[in-house]
Amino acid sequence: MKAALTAPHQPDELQALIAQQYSALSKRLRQIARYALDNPNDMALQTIAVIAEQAGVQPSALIRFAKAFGYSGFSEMQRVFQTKLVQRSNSYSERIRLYWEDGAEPPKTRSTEVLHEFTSAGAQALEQLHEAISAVQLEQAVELLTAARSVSLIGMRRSFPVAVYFAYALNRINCDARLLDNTGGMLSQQLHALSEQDVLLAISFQPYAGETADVVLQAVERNVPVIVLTDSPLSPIAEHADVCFEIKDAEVRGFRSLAATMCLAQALAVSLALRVE
Amino acid sequence: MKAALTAPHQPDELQALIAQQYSALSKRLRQIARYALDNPNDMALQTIAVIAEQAGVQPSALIRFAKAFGYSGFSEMQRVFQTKLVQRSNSYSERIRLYWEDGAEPPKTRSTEVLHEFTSAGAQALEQLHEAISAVQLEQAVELLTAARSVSLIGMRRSFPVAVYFAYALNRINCDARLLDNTGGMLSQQLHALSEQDVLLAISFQPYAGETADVVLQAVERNVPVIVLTDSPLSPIAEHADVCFEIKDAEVRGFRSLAATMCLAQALAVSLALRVE
DNA sequence: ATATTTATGGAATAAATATTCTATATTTAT
DNA sequence: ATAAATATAGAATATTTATTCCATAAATAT
Repeated sequence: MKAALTAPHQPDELQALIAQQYSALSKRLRQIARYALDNPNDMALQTIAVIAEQAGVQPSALIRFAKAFGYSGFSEMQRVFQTKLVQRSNSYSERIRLYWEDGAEPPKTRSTEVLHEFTSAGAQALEQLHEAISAVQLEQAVELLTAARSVSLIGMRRSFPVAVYFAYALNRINCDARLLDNTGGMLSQQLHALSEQDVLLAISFQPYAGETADVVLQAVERNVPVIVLTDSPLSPIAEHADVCFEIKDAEVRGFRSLAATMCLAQALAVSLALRVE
Repeated sequence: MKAALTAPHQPDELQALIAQQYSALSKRLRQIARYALDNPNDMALQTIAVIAEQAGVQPSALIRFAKAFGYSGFSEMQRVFQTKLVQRSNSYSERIRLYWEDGAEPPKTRSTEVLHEFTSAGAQALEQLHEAISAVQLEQAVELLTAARSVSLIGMRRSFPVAVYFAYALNRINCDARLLDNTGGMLSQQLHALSEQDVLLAISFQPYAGETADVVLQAVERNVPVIVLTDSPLSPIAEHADVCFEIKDAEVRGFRSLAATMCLAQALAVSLALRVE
């Protein structure tokens, strides 16, 4: 058989190509094609020897198979199967790595390309947010917020715009939201007024601001319920949270996006509004 | 450090154990713990050498890490990370299957539904942003910003968080950004200092805030270049802009998302940084 | 301050894994 | 039916990848 000129880098394309070429393949290669379509996970994760055994063929047949579809060898094809596993998932690094390897021009300077990087990374972060956040967490958070007399918000630096937006959104739905912005150094006074009947909503990402952690600690001491938006279970404020949302926002060129975080803020506010009404 | 007696076979257990043991680990091992929790996909798919490189440690450290958690070596631990990927992809396809069969996914609460609406609307808005913004506009805006001595930012209510974020991002790239937040009613004084060598960046969406329009008018009178982020060419500030970005952000349940606007802000800031450097 | 324990980096080694190669089998064309 | 072309199995080899080991560095206890 002659080698196909194509060598898809997208799992879906490869899958389609295998199905399409199926009848043109030799007996052994058809056997492999069937196995590959039925067990894409094994194709992604197992060694050539294991796959060969399970599919009932020789290892070399798998290499012939890969070459028939235009790859340099089995390993190259396997990477495509791996992306399938990753695509629904949360690591940008793998995707970015493949993106560059796919022959896309390296560092881009033109603004449209920067914009494109941000929009696609943002879209992906949103997609992953939707999968990562559990209904239980959301319900708990909304529950706490519903019961709260007032909601205090804290977020420093990059997290500050999120806190600002949160305050705006909560106020819009007639919720008593207080932004702890430390204007005039009144932070400790504002804190002092917090009680068990209130809620503290803290937002903090790497590099975690010390002030935010301090505020959370003080709130915990005073038995104030705490909702946390952060990026890792290792975050200094995660352990003290009553409800902790772990958000993996996209990072592009050293700038971490806020798309997912803002989106969650919005969803929380609207959920609260629906609950209260 | 002594080896933990445990050696979880379930990804979730492993993740929890890593987070729990974190503070008891040595410096290098903590570094790896962090990387592992942040990039579980890489842990599942990459070779020891690649992971070591990305995490900034020696390959042998990864093996010590695996052994510290009771595994015989790195490979054994990696299999647990791989399980996670497989489980994930199974549950995803399972959900899809159920979706088509039942017409709806089972575990849907009001909040998850709302979240879903926001994530998908946001993703769509990002996609459309990428198509709607022209290279010319971006270049012009970056041009103006590059030339500017300082950048003043104004945005009210819903636009305020964007202005706040913009100010943060611009400051991070060593650009002199001034947020016109009208603290202490000093807005007119701040305005007075604006000259032709500066830039005003105004953000305004329906219902357009009067203050923003006023500020833009005063800036125009004084020949200050103006960049505008708004939602319609009919916006009261659009006509006075030197560069006007028209952003159609998603609206869900009466709440307009900020995903696209924030994304553009970020892209502008990074483009500026690249240009300046 | 000094000794003792523990952790680390990096080269050396072992193990595994992929790939190539060739004699043999199978298919296809005449 | 025979020759030519193509595909296959399986061993041999090359390559990649994981692991071990030890000298050195850092931390901890004395």
